[in-house]
Amino acid sequence: MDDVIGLFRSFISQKGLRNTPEREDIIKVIFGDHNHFDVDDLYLRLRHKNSKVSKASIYRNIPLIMECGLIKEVWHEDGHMHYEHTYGHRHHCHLRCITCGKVVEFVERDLGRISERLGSTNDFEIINHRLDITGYCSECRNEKEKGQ
Amino acid sequence: MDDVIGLFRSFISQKGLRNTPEREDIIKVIFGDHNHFDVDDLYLRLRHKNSKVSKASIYRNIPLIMECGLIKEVWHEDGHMHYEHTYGHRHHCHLRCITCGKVVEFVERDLGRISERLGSTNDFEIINHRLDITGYCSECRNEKEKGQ
DNA sequence: TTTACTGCAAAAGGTTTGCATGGGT
DNA sequence: ACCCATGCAAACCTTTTGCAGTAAA
Repeated sequence: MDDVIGLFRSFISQKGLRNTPEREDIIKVIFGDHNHFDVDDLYLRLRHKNSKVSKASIYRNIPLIMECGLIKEVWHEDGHMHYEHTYGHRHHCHLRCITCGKVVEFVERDLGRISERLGSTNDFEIINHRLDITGYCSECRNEKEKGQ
Repeated sequence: MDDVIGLFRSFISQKGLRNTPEREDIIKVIFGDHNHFDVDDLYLRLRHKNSKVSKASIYRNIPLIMECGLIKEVWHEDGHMHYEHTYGHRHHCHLRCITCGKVVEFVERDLGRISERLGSTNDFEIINHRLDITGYCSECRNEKEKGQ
């Protein structure tokens, strides 16, 4: 945890910006566990910890935390963006259940190669790739069959 | 074009719903070219053709057209969803420029296998996979370097 | 002392919904 | 005749922004 805070503090200083308790609170909440999150999650967890950072501040800081390479956007669902840690996690992709939202993460070695190849073929500098596979998990499939 | 209209008409009838001129106009505009689109595109193109279908109707019909298997969501960008044809296009993925939005489509044979394998490993019934690769195209890279 | 950061409230932009009217079947 | 579909406008939700006060450097 201290390492993430340190990284972000350096990043902020280096950009000539200011380290504030609100920024530290946000980082602490984000890296308090290893799960995917969204803005509302963060807001509620902050209030739980009696930190009353506003949503505006969360929204204003997320781009900085992304730029710092600590988190990234993963998917847009239910009308809002979802994020996950980049720091401390090797690059991975997601298999998601359409019904219950269950997420299975997986590392797919070949994908890096595929995107590099596509990058050079099309003269793109590749920044990111995102493979998002959706379907029905076994439990939801059972539910569906029962329902019919 | 007639085939898509026919498919959608049957789909609508089969569901006990009603075929209306508005629905036909929407299908015609969507399949008037082969490009990606968003709701605003459709709305403007409809008004250009002097069809005054409301946005509400577009929003209400898109889920049906998706359910019919003619289109699907591809990515969320600039605050709104973007769609593309499913009908008449083999499954493909996208390489997109972060700066100018240029899109290169590609068919990646191995991906189907990868997602099937992941599906059986995790006992998921796979419905879709979406590989979205982002980066900077050569033109935007040149612009960036000039700017520095 | 300077000026970035914060909270608040309002605004903005996409999408959904309630309602009365119109039109498929 | 039934009731689904439409247009309109309002509502809703997420995200952004203007502003005045606060605090990091």
